[in-house]
Amino acid sequence: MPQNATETAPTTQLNRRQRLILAGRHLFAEKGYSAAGVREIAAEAGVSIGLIRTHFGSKAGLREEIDRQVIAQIEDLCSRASEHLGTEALDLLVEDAVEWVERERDALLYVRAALMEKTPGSQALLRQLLEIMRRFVALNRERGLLQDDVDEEWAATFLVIDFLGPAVLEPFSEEEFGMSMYHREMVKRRSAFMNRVVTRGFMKS
Amino acid sequence: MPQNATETAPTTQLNRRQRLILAGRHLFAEKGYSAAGVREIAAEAGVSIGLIRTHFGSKAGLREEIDRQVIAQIEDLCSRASEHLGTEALDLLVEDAVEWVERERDALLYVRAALMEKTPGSQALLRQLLEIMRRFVALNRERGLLQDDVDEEWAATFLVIDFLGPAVLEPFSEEEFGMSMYHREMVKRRSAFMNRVVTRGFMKS
DNA sequence: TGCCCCTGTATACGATCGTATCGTATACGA
DNA sequence: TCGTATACGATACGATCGTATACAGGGGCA
Repeated sequence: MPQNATETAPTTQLNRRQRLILAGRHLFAEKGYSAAGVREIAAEAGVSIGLIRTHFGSKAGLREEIDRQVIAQIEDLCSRASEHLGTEALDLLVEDAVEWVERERDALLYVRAALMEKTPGSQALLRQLLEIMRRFVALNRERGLLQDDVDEEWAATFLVIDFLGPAVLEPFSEEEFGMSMYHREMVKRRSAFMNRVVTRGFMKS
Repeated sequence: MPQNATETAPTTQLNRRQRLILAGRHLFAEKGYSAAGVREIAAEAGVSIGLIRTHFGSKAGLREEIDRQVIAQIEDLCSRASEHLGTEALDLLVEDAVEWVERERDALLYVRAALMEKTPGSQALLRQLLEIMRRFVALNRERGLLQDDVDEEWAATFLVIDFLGPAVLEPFSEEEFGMSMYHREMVKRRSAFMNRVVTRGFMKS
């Protein structure tokens, strides 16, 4: 039977499994894969160590499952923006990304941490981001929204870097900028700046 | 007496110490701080484990020394570009960065790895990059090379992200782009694209 | 009722971690 | 030439790592 979705989840299988995933995602994101131990993960999830083996086979299996879920979230995140064009689509992407980060901060920090270790999962994650940005650039070119003679492959890479950049800086953001990279005010300024850059640049030639 | 600076260094203290630093930098960069073991580092350096304690007190002490050396290299790297203005300075920075990466590839990958873990060293590293870019932006504003109403803080952050971006993608670059991010051809295309972006953008408004 | 998966916990195991200790070799000043 | 400080390696130690095993409750079905 389905249980209600309260936070203090009881003892059903799905809940414990999902709690392990969330705890693993949190600790992998915070300390890195190697530094996060299975006992620590199990403790944070409030279950015993053996469950990791039961559900995921091993610590690596847990990571693979986390990778799958996070990749699905990214796909989801970009779905709305991918139906639009030009800077409007970028605005939508930023908007959805902010909402996503506020809702699932650990997922973002997990993406960040995953990219630091070259695993099949992280490779898939990056490839997905690249594909999304390539499609975006191609679509804009077709609609005549790209300037002439643009290196499209680098434009897509540029967008990926720009998407990941704030995530990379996020752990240092509080000290360096006084607030999170995903704070509303920060996002607004950054969004304005990036819109300006992609359409006009910021330096005189 | 000073010994000659041949590669196959003998048994003097400085050489072994420096070999440990290089081995640590390499393995920390490749596997991350936690995953790289002291035995592995000592083996790669060709010395015994105890030397890490002798010279650096602990594994963490070794990392701190590596941080210091890498930060000094970054400072050095940016010194030439910081004497110039506009896109010319950016070109110089790219040029010097490429030369540096070819000469000290491990150092770049170490920067990348260091930023993934929030340590005093990585914080200092990021702060240094930010300061360099802030000075660059301010200098260009004073000389009238900035467009009007530019958010200078975000411009500096943008430049940092853009500096770090290729390093973040580097481990995936061979698979995704067929060559290193710091391959001459890659650098040339990227440099051209970025010069265009900062002066004109790439999308129509 | 008896059997059996399934989910789950507790605990044991071998390996490896970073660090500490100790013996020896070497270099240098008196 | 001796004395001492330092450089260095071999090895031991306690902790913790990820994984494997043994066993307990609890529905579903014959």
